[in-house]
Amino acid sequence: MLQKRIDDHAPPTRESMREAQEIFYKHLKRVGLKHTDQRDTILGTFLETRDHLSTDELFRLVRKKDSKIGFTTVYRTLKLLAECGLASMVPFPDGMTRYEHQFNRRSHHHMVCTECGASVEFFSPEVTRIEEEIGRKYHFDATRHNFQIYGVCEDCRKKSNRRPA
Amino acid sequence: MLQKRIDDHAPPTRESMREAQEIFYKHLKRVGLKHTDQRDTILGTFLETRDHLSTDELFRLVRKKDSKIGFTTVYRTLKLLAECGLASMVPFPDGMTRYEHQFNRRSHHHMVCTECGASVEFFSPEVTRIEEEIGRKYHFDATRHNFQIYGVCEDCRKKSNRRPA
DNA sequence: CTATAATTGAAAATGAATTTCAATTTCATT
DNA sequence: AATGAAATTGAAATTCATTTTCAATTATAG
Repeated sequence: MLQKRIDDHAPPTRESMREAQEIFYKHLKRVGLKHTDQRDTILGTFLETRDHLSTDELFRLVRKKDSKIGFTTVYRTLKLLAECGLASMVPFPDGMTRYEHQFNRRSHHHMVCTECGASVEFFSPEVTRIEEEIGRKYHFDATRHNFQIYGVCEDCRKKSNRRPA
Repeated sequence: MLQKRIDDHAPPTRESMREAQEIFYKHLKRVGLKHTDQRDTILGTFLETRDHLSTDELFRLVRKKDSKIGFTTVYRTLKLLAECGLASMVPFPDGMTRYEHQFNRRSHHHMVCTECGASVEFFSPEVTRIEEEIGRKYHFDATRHNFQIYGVCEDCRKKSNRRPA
């Protein structure tokens, strides 16, 4: 469904990878969980991605590195990553929950074409400011936000000209 | 899950109800569908709601008015309402798709507590302006947006003080 | 090394969303 | 008002992502 993506997502440096690992394993310690190879592999694979991944999509990538890792483990690890803020859920209009990594990533947002599913990533510092403001106003400890704009992209508008009004 | 809601949603006037019906039935005509009592009842029930409703929640309300209307019909009608812009999907963190009506409703947004699910509705004209701007920039015909801020509400912050850091 | 507790992953369960299909209803045309 | 083609309805079945279960395995503190 996703056809094109415009963003400015840089691949992770070895440095930032280590940092992310540290965050993850501190989180595991904190909640009394253990360090495993599977979790390492899954975190590494996840950080290398650029796209918004469903659990299944990440599972397929992970399997390339270690075919013995099961879907369930990927699923559970993704939840752990979300818990410690390294990943966040993005609700997609196709009804599938996808995750993206949030580490070393400035706040960003998506414009999604409701016809073809193409998504464009954009950045608006104002939105982050609004998050803070609204949080203050309602006494919420605001941690994150979703902002998606839906519309019809240029290509799809052109295509739908065949269909008369 | 939803415990409290703060908004300023006025009940629909007879006038606006009629207008919404007109929009709906024009849409049906356009795509070659028919006018039925069930669809009338479902639209009416939907417009009277204040909350974000899952299909099942709306189904329960509809059933009070006409116990013979089935879940499937509510489900399908809700899709039709979304098609013609009278309803829109709001993805909730509990993974359930909910709908809210968009008719005569100024653009609004939600702040959701990730602990208790409480939601506060807020307005930010800036967000609408951003939608327009971004649409122009990427040549999208922007039709709507979702904006949710997630965080922890005051009550839940107090409660979680029992749990030491 | 041992004991304890967490992890793993295949399989089963769950549950919302969607489709199927036979009976019923709508509505444009007589 | 009657006709018939096409859409609608709703119960049941299906689909499919997500989540849970559980027995075997593995990590780690002592």
